This record gives sequence, structure tokens and C-alpha cells, in this order.
Amino acid sequence: MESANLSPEAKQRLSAMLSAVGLRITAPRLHLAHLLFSNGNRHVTAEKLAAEARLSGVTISSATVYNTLNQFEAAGLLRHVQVDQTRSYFDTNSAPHHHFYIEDEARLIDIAAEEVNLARLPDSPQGYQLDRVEVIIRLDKADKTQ
Amino acid sequence: MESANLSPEAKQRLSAMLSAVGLRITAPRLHLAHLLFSNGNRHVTAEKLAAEARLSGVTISSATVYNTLNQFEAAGLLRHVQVDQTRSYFDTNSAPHHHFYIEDEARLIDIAAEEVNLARLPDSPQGYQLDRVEVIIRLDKADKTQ
DNA sequence: ATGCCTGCAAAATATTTGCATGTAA
DNA sequence: TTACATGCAAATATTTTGCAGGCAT
Repeated sequence: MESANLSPEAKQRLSAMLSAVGLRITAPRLHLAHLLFSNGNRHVTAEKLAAEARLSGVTISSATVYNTLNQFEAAGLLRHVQVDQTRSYFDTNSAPHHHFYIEDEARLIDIAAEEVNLARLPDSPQGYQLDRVEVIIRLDKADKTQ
Repeated sequence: MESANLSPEAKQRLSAMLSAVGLRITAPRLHLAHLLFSNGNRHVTAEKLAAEARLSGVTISSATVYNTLNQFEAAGLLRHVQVDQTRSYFDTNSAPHHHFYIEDEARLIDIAAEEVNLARLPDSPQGYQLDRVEVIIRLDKADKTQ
């Protein structure tokens, strides 16, 4: 399978990214990396990403999509965001930041870390250290009566 | 089936709680309510709750456990906390508050709302209103080298 | 050449649902 | 009496895994 719609520059850039984290350069990984990282920050589910790949002419098995997403996450290229019980979201913005989540639309929106000011955090319990702080602001449609 | 180990006072209190939210008073609901609400704030999964019921001598089908948890949540008696992709946690503390989450132990710890001071929040996007703000502080074992 | 990668299908897991029976109101 | 509740088993959905063959290094 060829990396069809991938410019030499993009291919080189993405290859470097994969090498840098110790992953072999394979066609499926390059394709997924392209979909994930060549167009700004994104939030995707495994199934949506597989569908995009298919639309762009490349079929990648869902096992491979899951493997790849998990490997990218382990490598720090992606972040797993847990807002919905049923679906896993992967966020291409791996820098520290927060999220709006619109439940009705199953949609995530990034919030830059600076936009949220945590003036006071409790001490971590004895024996534990802080890993990271996640702020999720859940939103409703404004017109929705509640 | 009898509500075996349930004092008349507890039974009355829990019955009142169920009535207040428009749920019929049935043995499974009384039992689960007892396990959930008679011993301070708790975080449970459906499976753990079913196991507790079984241990206390009452077998409740998992369909009923799930139904009941969902109904309690809809009624505002419980809160669904989403920290783990695979398991649903229900929190008997339905007041606004936040959480520590110890991934290694799959354990949740409440943080009182006052312990976290959100000095600054971004405006909600056009057309949406704030539902609620969730702060999750993920913790690691302190000795863990990372 | 070797070990990592991929795809398929099957397995595993958590939760929901259909339906017949039971029971609170 | 009637609508709602329960239990069982089957269905659903997502993600993981075993394995055989393929490819990067």
C-alpha cells in the first residue's frame, strides 16, 4: 500500500516523529499520524479515525487503529480524554490543557491551560503524588430548559 | 424476599427517600439504597454493589442493579463519575464536589467543593451554558519513579 | 534474519434490552 | 387492577487478544 496523498515533506516530518518515539515507520502509522497531526488539534474516536482513513482510500483494521492510538498515547503523542463512558477520545493536543464537553453532541473543545486558573488545590493524600489535573466543563444547549 | 438486616428506622428513612423521588418501594431498591446511603459517602461500581448485596445475603440481578443505579442517578441521588474507560463509578455524594483518582488502585476520593478554588473559568462558547465543572486530580504512588 | 506490525476473527468486558412473570399502588 | 419492577438470557458496543503472515530494520 502506498502512502498515496502524503507529500514527501509530510512523510518526512511524520517519519521523524515516529522515529523519535521509537516506533517503526509503517504505512498505517504514517496514514493515521497524517490524519491526526497534519491539521491542527483534534479529538477523535477510534471508529471515526478508521472511517476517515477509509474515506481517504486506505482501509486500516480496527485492531491496528486501536493499537496505533494506544502506542501514540504511550509515546506521549496523544492524550486519552475520558468524558464519555462508551467511547474513548484521543486528543492530539498533548500539552496540558482542559476541555469543554458538549454531551448532546459528543463534542470536545480544548481550553488552553491559561484559561483556567486553579487558585487552590488540595494537598495530595499521604503516599501519593500529583499526576495531572483534569478540568472538564460540561455544557448544555443554551436554550434547553432545565 | 425480606429486607432482612434492615432496621425499621432505616427502612422508613430509605422508603421516604425513594417516595420523594417518585420511585416505588421494592425490596431490591431498599437493599441497594441501604448499601449506598446508610454508611456515609461512597463510590461504587455496579459489579461491586451487586457483590456486596450478595454478601449480605441478597442476590439482585445485574440488570436490576444497573437499572437501579441509573434511576437513582436520574433522580439526583447519585452522580456518575467518569474516570475510567471500563468501569462506571457512582458517587453517593450528589453535592457539587471534585475527586482524586488513584488509577493504580481504581480508587476515588472526594474533594469538597471548597478545597478547589477555580479563580478563573473561560466563557462558555456561544449557544451553550455551563452544566457543571468537574475537576479530577489524578494521582500516582509517591515512590513510583517517573 | 529477526523481531516488530498488521489484519482478521474471536474473545473479553460492561452495559442495555426484550420478554415473561411478579408485585406495589 | 394496572402500570411499573424484576430476572434471565440475549443483544449491543467497544476494545483487546491470539495467531499467521508480512515488512521494517
